[in-house]
Amino acid sequence: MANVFLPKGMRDLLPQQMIHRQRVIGAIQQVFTRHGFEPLETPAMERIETLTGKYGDEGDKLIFKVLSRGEGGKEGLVDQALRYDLTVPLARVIAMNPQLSLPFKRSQIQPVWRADRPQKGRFREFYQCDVDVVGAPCGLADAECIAVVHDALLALGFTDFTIRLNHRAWLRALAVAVGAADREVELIVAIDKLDKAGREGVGRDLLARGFLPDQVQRLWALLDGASLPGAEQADAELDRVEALALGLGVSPARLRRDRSLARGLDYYTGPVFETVLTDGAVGSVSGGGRYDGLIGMFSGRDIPAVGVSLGLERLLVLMEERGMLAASTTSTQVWVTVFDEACEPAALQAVTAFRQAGVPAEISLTEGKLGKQLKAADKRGVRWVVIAGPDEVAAGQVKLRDLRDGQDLALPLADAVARVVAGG
RNA sequence: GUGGGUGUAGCUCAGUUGGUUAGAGCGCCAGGUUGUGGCCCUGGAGGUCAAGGGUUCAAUUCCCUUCACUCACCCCA
Repeated sequence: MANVFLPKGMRDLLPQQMIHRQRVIGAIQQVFTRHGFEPLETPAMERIETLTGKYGDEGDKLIFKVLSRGEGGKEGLVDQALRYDLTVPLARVIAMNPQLSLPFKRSQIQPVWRADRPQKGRFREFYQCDVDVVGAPCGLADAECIAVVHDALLALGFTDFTIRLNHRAWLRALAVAVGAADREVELIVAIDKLDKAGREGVGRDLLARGFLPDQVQRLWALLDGASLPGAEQADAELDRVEALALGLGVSPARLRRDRSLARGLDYYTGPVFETVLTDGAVGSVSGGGRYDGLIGMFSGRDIPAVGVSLGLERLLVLMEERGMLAASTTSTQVWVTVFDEACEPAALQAVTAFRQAGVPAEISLTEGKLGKQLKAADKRGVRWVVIAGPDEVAAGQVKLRDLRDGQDLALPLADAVARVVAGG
């Protein structure tokens, strides 16, 4: 074994994996484009002060910091960091580019980094696929984000998933009503675990944290639907977002109001959403929400915004586990063998003809027995093989073999190309 | 940051109650078949048994430490 290692939680993506990734990314990008989102890229690094203070205490700890100009190791000087998500960089871009006309819809598919401890479906370097709408108030923009996630998951072949929907203001009102306005985040984090721990576990946890039994009882009552003062607007907004999302084609069965959904990031202010697969367990595959205050932190002028992020790595882990990825791991459709040196010109002519016709084609790069060349094509998963030996050259033809069924056809090169273009 | 688990061939794993040449399947390479892939047969390459230290006549095996990987918690995509 080579005596070299990768940084923890980071991976090489070999061709076999890259082909799957590119297909999945392509499918997601296509849905983003279909919904009218325009592409954006931002640098891997941001200045540290751009990132800190946006994600909450837990999040800030996970920011991957970079030494000042790559130097200053002894002093531990840090003035830059790898981006933690794609939302904060977008907010920075908006603040720096007032010429962009609003509402601005952007998509962004790039890696982000977190100094987290890796586990299943969690890495230190991973791709997020984001869409955000900047400059539109709560309502249709939020519904669009939900619809995009819904449609993207369908495009990838997922059908059993639930988009959970809640409102940050509702949670804030809840904290006030329970008499814990100053401990909103703590309360939110606790009730977020209702799914796993149930009321018994969460109740015990809250009591251990110093909440009073009265407060816990009040909490259950409110979660059960007791009227919550100060939450009227939040509920009205959710009603509207939900109705609009359904209007955009989101399946009612896949959209669920869920008062225990919290979302830890500090910058959310309005509706928040998260997607979980109903039959899987790698955490959420998407998360997002409205963050009307974030851009103002950079520009001093509040601009409303809402966005959502799809977790590419988790989707890929699940798709692989479930055999949802296409079997083929090569894009090459035609493999041209080289019979011998005398026949090489015919092989060159053949591979060029396929390429010019837009068909991905390879030519054997190493000499060897014909059998070896066929075997190489087979291992690569290429469907078509072209053989141009002395007999074929003399007849002005090539032999085209379909490795799927082993059928040979001798025909002029142009006809072989036409046949492959037509899909056999 | 907290707590478990696992490190033997490229991969998945046997095995060694401490003993001389560490095994299998798959994969890889070559040949059987110098104009033909998959199936079959034959042969071959490939291991400091994660690293370092300790106990012992002897350690891949027992003990300690470190490292790596992994699962869960926290949090999150």
